Amino acid sequence: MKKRPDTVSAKQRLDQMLSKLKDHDFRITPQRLAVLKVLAASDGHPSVERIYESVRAQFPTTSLATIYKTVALLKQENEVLEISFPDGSNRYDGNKPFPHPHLICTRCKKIIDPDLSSLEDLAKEVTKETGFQITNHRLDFFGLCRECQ
Amino acid sequence: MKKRPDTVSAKQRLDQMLSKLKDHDFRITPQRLAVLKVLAASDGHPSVERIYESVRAQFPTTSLATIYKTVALLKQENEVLEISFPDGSNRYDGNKPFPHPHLICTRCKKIIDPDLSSLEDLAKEVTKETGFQITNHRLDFFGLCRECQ
DNA sequence: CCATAAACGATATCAATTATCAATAAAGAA
DNA sequence: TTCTTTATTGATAATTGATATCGTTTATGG
Repeated sequence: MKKRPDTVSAKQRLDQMLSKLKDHDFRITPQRLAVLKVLAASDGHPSVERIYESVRAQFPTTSLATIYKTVALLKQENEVLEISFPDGSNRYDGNKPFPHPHLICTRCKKIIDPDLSSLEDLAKEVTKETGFQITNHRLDFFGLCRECQ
Repeated sequence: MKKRPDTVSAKQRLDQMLSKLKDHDFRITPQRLAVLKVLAASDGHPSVERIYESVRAQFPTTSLATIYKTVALLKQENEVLEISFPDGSNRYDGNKPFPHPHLICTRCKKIIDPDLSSLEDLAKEVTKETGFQITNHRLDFFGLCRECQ
């Protein structure tokens, strides 16, 4: 079984995203490029609002709608993972745009990615038990990080 | 290790909810009772809209706001589990108001509760690895049920 | 049956997201 | 390089699920 590397460099991720968009005949605009850079570089699971601020630092006339549209495009192209919460605060992961577990501190809102060896086994267990054909999953743990305890 | 029974009868659940509300000095109104009954009885993870329809069948003047308020109260009292989705369609589980995995058919929107023996191990693995103090979790599998494949 | 405060119902408000559309600009062709 | 086409942008309106407001109603204990 070949293992996909969990993380690549920001530069590599940016190139991956650019290739995907170019291959699918989407135009590379300065605003889009700025959004891609934020998502490729950041490991902090930024919100749309957070991306908006970063992009505006470089292109002050950028509209919030453009951020939403670009994120939606990346989501559609499977180049970003959307992590949504009940309180309506969506966060995005452009580094690892595939399902993976999250560990969320309910106090400082930090989100980290733990390594969980036994997760694949769970999916298999479910398939065997129910006959479902599983294509996707989401696993979040909530609690207090070491610093906030 | 004592195991909490996963499911109880609708009657039992209704009584549990009623006791909790009475003990905490909340009033039992006909509208609230109707909402409790829907949540205690249904195993289909109903939406607010769905609860609204059921309650209105019996009390046609009931307001949607009342459903929201009652559900929020039950959530606060840990008597209902909220399952929220990116598209804004929240669903509720009054039978098992504690974290448990869900298996969601992306086509017919059915939600079922699989038995997963190895889930507790995962939480322990995370705690050991990261030092997080885990209080809560959410695990959803998405895919196609046997009928929809 | 009364008094009181909780809960109700109708509706206004809110916040996040999506839709609209005229103006702009990316990208390939000439 | 300039031209042409059409996707994309930016400003803003519309939408939607949920929450807040507030006068009226009613559950509950005395």
